[in-house]
Parts: sequence; C-alpha cells; structure tokens
Amino acid sequence: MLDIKMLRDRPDHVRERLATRHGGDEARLEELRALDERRRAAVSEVEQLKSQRNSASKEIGALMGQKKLAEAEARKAEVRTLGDRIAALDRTVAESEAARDALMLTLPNLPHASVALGREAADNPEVRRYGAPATFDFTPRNHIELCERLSLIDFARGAKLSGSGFLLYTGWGARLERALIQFLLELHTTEHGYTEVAPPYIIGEHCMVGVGQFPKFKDQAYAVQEGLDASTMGKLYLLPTAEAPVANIHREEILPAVRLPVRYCAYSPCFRAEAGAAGVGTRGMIRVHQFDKVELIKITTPETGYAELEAMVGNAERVLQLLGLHYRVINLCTGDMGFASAKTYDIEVWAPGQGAFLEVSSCSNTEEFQARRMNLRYKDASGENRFPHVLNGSGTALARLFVALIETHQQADGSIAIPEPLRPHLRADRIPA
RNA sequence: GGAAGGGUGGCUGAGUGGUUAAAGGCACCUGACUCGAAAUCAGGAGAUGGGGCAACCCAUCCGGGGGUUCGAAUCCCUCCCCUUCCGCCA
Repeated sequence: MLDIKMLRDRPDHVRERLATRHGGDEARLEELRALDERRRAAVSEVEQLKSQRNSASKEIGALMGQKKLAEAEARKAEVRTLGDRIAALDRTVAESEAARDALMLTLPNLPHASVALGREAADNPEVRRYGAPATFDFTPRNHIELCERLSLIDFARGAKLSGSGFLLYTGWGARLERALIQFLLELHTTEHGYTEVAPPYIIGEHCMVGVGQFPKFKDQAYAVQEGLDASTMGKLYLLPTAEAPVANIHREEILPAVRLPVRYCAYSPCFRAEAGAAGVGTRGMIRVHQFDKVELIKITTPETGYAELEAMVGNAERVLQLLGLHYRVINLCTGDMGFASAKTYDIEVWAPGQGAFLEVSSCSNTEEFQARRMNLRYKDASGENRFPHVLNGSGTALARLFVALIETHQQADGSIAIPEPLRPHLRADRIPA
C-alpha cells in the first residue's frame, strides 16, 4: 500500500511512477483523491461535533451530581439532536474510508528510481552471468526423458492422482528433492544467517492481502473450505509461496530497532492454480500446480533495505554456484515487476535440455509497501514508529532447480552426477542409471 | 462438536455507566543523591488520525463489529481468539 500522504502531497509523482508499470491507474487515482477529500471533510466536521457532545456530557454528569435534574434533562435534549448528525457523519466517514482503502489495496508499488523503464520481459537488463552452458560429448536428454528412464518422477500417476500439473516423485527422485530441501535450509541457516521457520501451509486471507497477493491475484490461489461448509469459504488459502505466512509473522507488531534486520528462511510447498496458463509449457515440471521452495524473508530499516537485497540475491546465487549450475541475474524492468515490489532481481538457471534459462529465484524489496498493508512497524532510535523494508526472495524454487540439476549433470551412461555439496544430504555421489 | 472461564497499556493486574488514557506492581526514560553503579526519592512516558511555527489542542482506541444512552472498558447482541474439561481423531 502506498502512503496516502504521498498521494495527497505529490499526486503527479505517484501518477508518473505508476505509469511506468502498466498505466491505467488514472481513473482510480482521481476517484481516490475524491474519496479521500470526502472522508477528510466529514472527519473534521464530526470531530468538532463530538467535541461539543463530550463537553456537554461532562456538564450533564456534573449537574446530576448536584441533583439539578431538571437542568440535566434539558441539556440531554439538546445534545440528543447532535447525536443524529454525528451518526450520519460517522457513516459517511466509514463508507468513504472503506472505499478509499479498498482502492488503495489495488494500487501497485512505485518502482525504485534505479529500475529500468520497460514494458515487458524483453526489456529486462541482464546484470551478470555465472559459468557457462554445459557441453556434452553425447546427445543429452531433457528432464522428462531422464525422469522417466531413472524413475525419478511418475508423471502419469501424478496426473492420475490429482490431475495434470501434479508430480509424483519416486525413488531417487523423491530422495533428491528431499536432499535439495535439506541442502538449501542448511546453507541459509548455517552460512547466511537466516533463522529457520516452518509455517502453516494454509494461510488466512488477511495475510494474503498483507503481502499483496490479494485482492489482485485471488484467482491464482487455491481456496479451501471446511468439508462442505460453504460459509468457511474464502477465509483460508493454500500457500502460493512461504512469503505469505513468513513475511506476516510480525504483522501488527512494533519491533524494537535492535531486532533488525530480521532474517527468516522457510521451506514450504507452493500451490498455484495457474488459471489461464493451461497449455503453456504444461508438459514436464517447468510449470506445475504444486512445487517446493525455500523462501528467504528480511525485515530491515529503510537505510539498509537495498544492501540487504543485494546480499539476498548473493545468498540465492550461492545455491547455484555450489551446485555447479550456469545462471544469469536480471533486473526486472518497471513493466515486468510484481505488484508489491519496488525492485526485483530474477535469477535464471540454464537448463540444457530446454536450451533456455529458467527462473528459479525472484528477490524483491517491497520497501514499505507490504509493511503498510500488514501494519508492521519498528521503533527507531529516536523512539519514532516507522515502517521497515520487507524483502522476499526464493532461495530457491525446487522443481526447476531439479530440472537444471539433472539436465546439467547427466552422464553418457545415463546416470546423474551429484555435485559435491549435495552428496552428504543424498548420501550418494550419483543417481545410478 | 459439548461445557465452563477468559481477552484491559511493553509485561502483570485493578476497574462493572460520569475528570478513567485508565489504580497498583514490573520493566523503561529523565533528574536528585553517588567517584560511579545499586538502592532510595521526585518526575516522565501509549497508539492512530487531524490542527498549529511551536508550547500545545481536538477526535478515536480497553479482542473485532453492531446496539442502548446525553455519556460505555463498564449494559445488550454478534463474530473472532485463548485456556481448562468432555467427546471424536492423525
């Protein structure tokens, strides 16, 4: 959520910055301005009336104490007429405020000044590359062939169980997935200074609003209800990402400055309806309805937010470096950034079998945007309550990492070589053919 | 699902219609005392929104929402959450 004060004081700035995304906010900004003014006018009038009523009520109390009952009754009658106007104005305030806030929740974050202007993915500047594409002296297979030959994933039975887009990991595939999760959590907790948390996998609607998933992306989430009780529908959702619970851990709190930065990492499965994406890359495990991910979350002061973002990207890159994978880091342009983000780096890993880079991590600083939605604050050195920067990043997504790993490290004999740092967790140095 | 008891400021804990932002205690800040600290004494200190150059002023907030009343932490309705016991269950 943007700062309503900035909308009042610098409307042109807000309009310009929002226009660098996808535009189309003009009408909403104008409506917002009108609602805000209506609310403020009503607030100042009703407060004045309430002030009158408060002092009158005190007088009535005093009169009754002195047993001047007739006078008290006369005053009561006067004040009663104030009550009706107050009630009407209170309704105006509540309505305009609710409408204003609902509108505020639909506006995306403003891009940071350093973000490149652009409309789409093609406009994203590349920041750096690591390594080189794997080369093979045999004909390499793609991950679908590898998974089938080595019985890592049973695509047909996964679909039989839950429909297309759901994976059944089997044997070495299940073990590799589990080893990767363990490897990632160990790395971030022991070497990168994150505190591990294990969140619920079903999350309240208010937390989805808090991170900016809702209201805009409601159609992308799986809603759950209790049994056949439709009245419970719309309150709880399967996680699209662990960001939803973890970023909300301290919602509605005021953290002492000495506790910052807060750094959490969490493993969770992620559930995405991918509505409207049917048929697009549905084969294999590139785009699925459920995948595993280790998420990184930071809560920092505004002063250190961007330094922490750079560090977070480095933490995610380290994963790929240790696994011997080729990747590139790109900086999303204004038109390609997520709703809540002020600045985002994507990390894309090279998948030889696809001949393409696959997004495995997206690291963003949402600045105060999510903190405002969550009413998360911290108390700075001077005792002032301020909104912290809230950052999130994948460290990393698993299904695509799995793809890149097996496609990159496949051997001529059909086996998969396991990179050194992963071996203790898999308790093997290769997946046999 | 059934029964009972609870949700008050950073914590603890009073308050059951009228100077109550809310006693007392703990923690915190300032000052005095001290070489310094502890102890003691005195004082201060909540949040949100709005107004003012400022000292300050106004409104709202005692789990959420609604109602009764001139006036609600206090009475009524409703929802949420927590604790204990019973039932069921991984």
